[in-house]
Amino acid sequence: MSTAEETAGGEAQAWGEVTPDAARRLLIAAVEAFAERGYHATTTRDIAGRAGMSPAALYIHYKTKEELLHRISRIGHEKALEILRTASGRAGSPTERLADAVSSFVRWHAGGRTTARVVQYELDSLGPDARAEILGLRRLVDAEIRGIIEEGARSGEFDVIDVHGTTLAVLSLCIDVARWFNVGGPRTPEEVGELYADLVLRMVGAAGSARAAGSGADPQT
Amino acid sequence: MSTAEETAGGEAQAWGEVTPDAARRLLIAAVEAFAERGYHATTTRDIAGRAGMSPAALYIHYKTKEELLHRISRIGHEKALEILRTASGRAGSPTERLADAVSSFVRWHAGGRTTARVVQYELDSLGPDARAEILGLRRLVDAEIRGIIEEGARSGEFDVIDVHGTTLAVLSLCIDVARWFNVGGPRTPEEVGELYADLVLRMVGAAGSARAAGSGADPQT
DNA sequence: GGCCGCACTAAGCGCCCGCTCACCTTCGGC
DNA sequence: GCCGAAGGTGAGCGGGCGCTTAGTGCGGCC
Repeated sequence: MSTAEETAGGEAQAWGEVTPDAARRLLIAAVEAFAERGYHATTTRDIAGRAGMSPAALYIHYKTKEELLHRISRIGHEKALEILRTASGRAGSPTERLADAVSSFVRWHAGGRTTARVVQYELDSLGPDARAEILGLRRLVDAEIRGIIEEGARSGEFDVIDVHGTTLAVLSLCIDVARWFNVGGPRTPEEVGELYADLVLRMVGAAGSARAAGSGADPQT
Repeated sequence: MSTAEETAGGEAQAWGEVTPDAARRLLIAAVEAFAERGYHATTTRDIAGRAGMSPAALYIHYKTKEELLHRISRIGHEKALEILRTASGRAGSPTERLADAVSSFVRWHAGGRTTARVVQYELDSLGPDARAEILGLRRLVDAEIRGIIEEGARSGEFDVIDVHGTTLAVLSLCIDVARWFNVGGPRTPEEVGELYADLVLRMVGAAGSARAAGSGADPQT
């Protein structure tokens, strides 16, 4: 599927912060390989090969194969967190902000499925320390969604029986997109984002949740 | 986490159909190992060791390590399908049947998380032929849920804009339980099943979906 | 009671893994 | 024009992998 830059970075996924150019190419190659085959089934020779380098080149920029996964995981989680914080920090009602958060989070999982897959499903392949660090970031992600739901519940705009459980379900829905979404499939990331935002609003019992389909993305500002 | 029988078969998960006793022990050991570490990170020595046998014993009952995963996957998917068919084949309104299907499906994913994890997340480790076979079973699972939703939509009992998309989301929600559910956590499989059934009824716009919490399972007939 | 066959083991084969090391090329500074 | 650092390569190490094979203990059948 074409070059590394297009596949893994296609959706304007950053990776720009990874500074030596060769290190970035290796990292993007690793994201692709991990997403396709999984961390343990990917060899360092495969990663280096995809980046157009010899196996030994990898170890100039990264200490171990695990460090690659760790870096990918941290950058990915930070990006996810940033997306949610942008949505939840905007002005607007909990309903608007939850719809915005879910649709942009889903768009990220669908559009950058390659990255999202690694970020969401290869966590267990990290060692204890790295894993603990990433779990900390995940708690922040969780808190972001829970915050919006709590606010809506407090104001009476939402009707939720179990805030924690509902938060878990909303995140489940979003994250699982990375498992099934197919780039060649019938739906665009935008369509899935809109559909899922609507479904989530129904889950939290928001008032006018059965919105008309077909309009563009949700209005901003 | 005690013995193999308890961990992987704890929730009355069958495996009874796996006939030579040694073959069953190996299979259960494989389920545990695959669930903990993933297929590729699991060694045949680990599987045999958990079953209390020498590495070579595995190859008396299974041709390859992949055959183990294939068998687990097929039996697991058949069990999942059976659960959904039982629920959807019952008498009752689409609302009742959908709630029943989701709650029992979720209970299976939460309670038999070890098995469900392998079944739902190790699919890509299968070779093309075995993978295709299992994907056929997954389409049947999908059809079962979609059938109920379609019926409810046709009768006007549900209010869904996108039947396929909603089906996908319902399955997402259920399947993702296998990713996050923790046996030692604060929720029982039954509680999660009930919560998720309620959330799904909201997603499909079923009439009296905001049911009071605390009661037993949904009423039947 | 002798023998067959089956379930299982001890040992190990060939391969490929993550990773290393000695060496090479390129290039800016003076 | 020479020099050292940075970034890269080819060859290969120790080890663990999936899987095989020769041999062993043992229960069932005549």
